[in-house]
Amino acid sequence: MDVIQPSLFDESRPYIKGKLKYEIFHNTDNLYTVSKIKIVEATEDIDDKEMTVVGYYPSLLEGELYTFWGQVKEHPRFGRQYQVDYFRKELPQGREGVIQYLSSDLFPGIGEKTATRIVDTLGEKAITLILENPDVLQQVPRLSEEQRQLMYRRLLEYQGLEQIMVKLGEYGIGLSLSIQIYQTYAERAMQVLEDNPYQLIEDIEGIGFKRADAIARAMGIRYDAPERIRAACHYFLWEQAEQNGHVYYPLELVIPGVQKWLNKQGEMESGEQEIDQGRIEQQLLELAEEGKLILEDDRLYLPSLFFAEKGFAKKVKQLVKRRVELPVSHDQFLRALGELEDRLGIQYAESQKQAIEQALHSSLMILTGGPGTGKTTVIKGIVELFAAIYDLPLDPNVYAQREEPFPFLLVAPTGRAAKRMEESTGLPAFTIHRLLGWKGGQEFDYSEDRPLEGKLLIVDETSMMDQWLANQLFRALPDDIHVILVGDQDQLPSVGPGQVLRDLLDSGQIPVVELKDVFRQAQDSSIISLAHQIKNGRLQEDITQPKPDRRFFPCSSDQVVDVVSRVCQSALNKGYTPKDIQVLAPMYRGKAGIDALNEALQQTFNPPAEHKRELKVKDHIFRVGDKVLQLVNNLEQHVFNGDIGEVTAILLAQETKEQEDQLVVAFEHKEVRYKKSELHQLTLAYCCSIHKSQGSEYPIVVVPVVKSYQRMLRRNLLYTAITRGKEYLILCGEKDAFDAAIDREEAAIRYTHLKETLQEWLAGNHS
DNA sequence: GGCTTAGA
Repeated sequence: MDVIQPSLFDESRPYIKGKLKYEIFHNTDNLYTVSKIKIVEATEDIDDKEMTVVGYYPSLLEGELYTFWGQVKEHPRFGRQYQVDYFRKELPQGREGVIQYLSSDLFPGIGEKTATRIVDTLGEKAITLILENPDVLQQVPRLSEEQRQLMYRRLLEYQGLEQIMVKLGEYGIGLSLSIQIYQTYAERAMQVLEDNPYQLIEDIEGIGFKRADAIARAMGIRYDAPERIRAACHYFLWEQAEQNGHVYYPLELVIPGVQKWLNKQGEMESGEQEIDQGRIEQQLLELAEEGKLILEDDRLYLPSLFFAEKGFAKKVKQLVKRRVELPVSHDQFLRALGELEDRLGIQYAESQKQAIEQALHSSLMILTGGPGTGKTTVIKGIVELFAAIYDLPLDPNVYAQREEPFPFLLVAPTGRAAKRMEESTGLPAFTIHRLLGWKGGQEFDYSEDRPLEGKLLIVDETSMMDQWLANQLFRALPDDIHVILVGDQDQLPSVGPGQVLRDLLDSGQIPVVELKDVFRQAQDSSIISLAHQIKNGRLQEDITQPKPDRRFFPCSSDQVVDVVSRVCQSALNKGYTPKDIQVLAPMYRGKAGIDALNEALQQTFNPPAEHKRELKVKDHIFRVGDKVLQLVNNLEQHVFNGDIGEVTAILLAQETKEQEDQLVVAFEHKEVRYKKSELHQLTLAYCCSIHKSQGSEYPIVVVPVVKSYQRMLRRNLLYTAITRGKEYLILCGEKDAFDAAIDREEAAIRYTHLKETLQEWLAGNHS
């Protein structure tokens, strides 16, 4: 068996070997599994007798021996456990072990006598020998053909990985992919593959139609096999949704698109014919009939997106149809608003007052407006007045004491935007996922079966909410809730399919308040005028010309890191603090990517010094004084995705009671310690993604725009980035790239039917 | 290729 690459299971890596006692938890969707293991052998730092083993692996066989590679983790609730990277099943050891194994229930029809005979004939290495060449079983006396076959088949199944790897190798599947396949299907891997190799597309990330097709063809699947055509249809739609944001795709465009995929030149074997459009259409219609795709008129949907669009529209209709009786008169409202203004020491503009009043009157309303028009201020006003009018305290502690749910639900699609909302309202705000209690896969705690409790829901940065998530949120809403959607359709669209905010606005069926007056920047700000030009897709000036509040530094991709660093240095020299300056880029990877920029900017903002401690993690360094961003929610420590803090101390292993290097970060209201093993939760925050920045604003923003960002460059990306700047905007990069970004409009071609559905269901006035 | 993300 020297076919197996030994590098896969590097014996020098920490491992534990043990027998499965029982399974504690197993999620069939994503294979998140928790099991109890009786340890037989382990690397030196582990002397436990038993261990809880956690990770993504299939259900294992009780009583069988496995080796797990990974590391020990401390779970705040469940204590010490082993986090698995990968695992393999061990062959039974010793004469007795092998006999016991072969005579177990796993091999029906093989009893102890037969098992003993096998081991007597083939020796202790019987299993390996059989797996290498099943013909050796013929040497064993009185073993029927049937028993021999069963033996070999079962062994293949149970001793999975090695064998599967060899087989997969024959189909041109490499090592890392083989592991993924094995981790997903375990012993069933070969079975799944033989039944339908295209199943890999759905189950394994990183396998698309092309890879699965190559495997399928290597396995001898015919060029015109129905499953090949069906897989192409399904995956074509999926890709349109995933990559281009389409909720449906027109049937007449699906057919030629799929045909192109199927008829790749040079891949046809002799005697095989091109697949014509008729055959594709036939398979599409069959898929639609079986409910695997949905065809409405000439619109072809993936079922999940069809139901998301319709379900969302239905709930919107319900909300819009509901009448709201405000318990106070217009005069009483104005009085309450006046009191609020006094209390906050602010003065609402007329348009803002109207927005607040309209919001209180609506069961569903959209609040929209460009950057700096005061949407945030209005959100605060809506919450405060809603509380005043319905006599609801705004202090979460009051509800906690009464064991009642907090009636104000504030959410946003990104952690950073939720954080901003929390800061501006002084109330708890969450990501949509967190509010809904995400459970992994496509499951949430809350749905129509268990609705959220609340009186007022405000969604900020709604433009980034995709169709599927919008439906998940809306289906979980109680009937009597007020919903305010806040957003700017010219900013970033959702990563996922759909253009929910735009469709809602365009439908004309939902009350909208648009804020137009700009308060943030001075009216004559050249940032705002540039933003308008970008929004309209026409640049009317030479952007390379300096303005009092704006500069453009030409440079290439290779120079971006250098130029950005120098720009930041000169801002620092002028007296701005690191907090005032934010660099924004669209993507992480590459020479001009966020990661590279952060690394360089660390030198500028927080250079090494003798007294400053550093902690090296993998290939980057954290240093005392660094500005850092929390990337995931950490409920135990009460820090959340989007929180920004500063490294205040680094403790060496010998100084801590856990004997592990630690990093201390000061967030706004608390200090958090990170063990070295937890540092993946943090990243440097000198430069952050434009997506994350939506909703935030900074005195100075520095935005590199170069051709290497091409994939991401879009009009609304640029618009979002530059409108983050309050006082000063620095662009650097290639003018061509800048122009190209403006020319590339995103949402023009997202196929969605939400607008029309709403118009049909609501305008027709049939209730 | 940008976003979200807990589980016994």
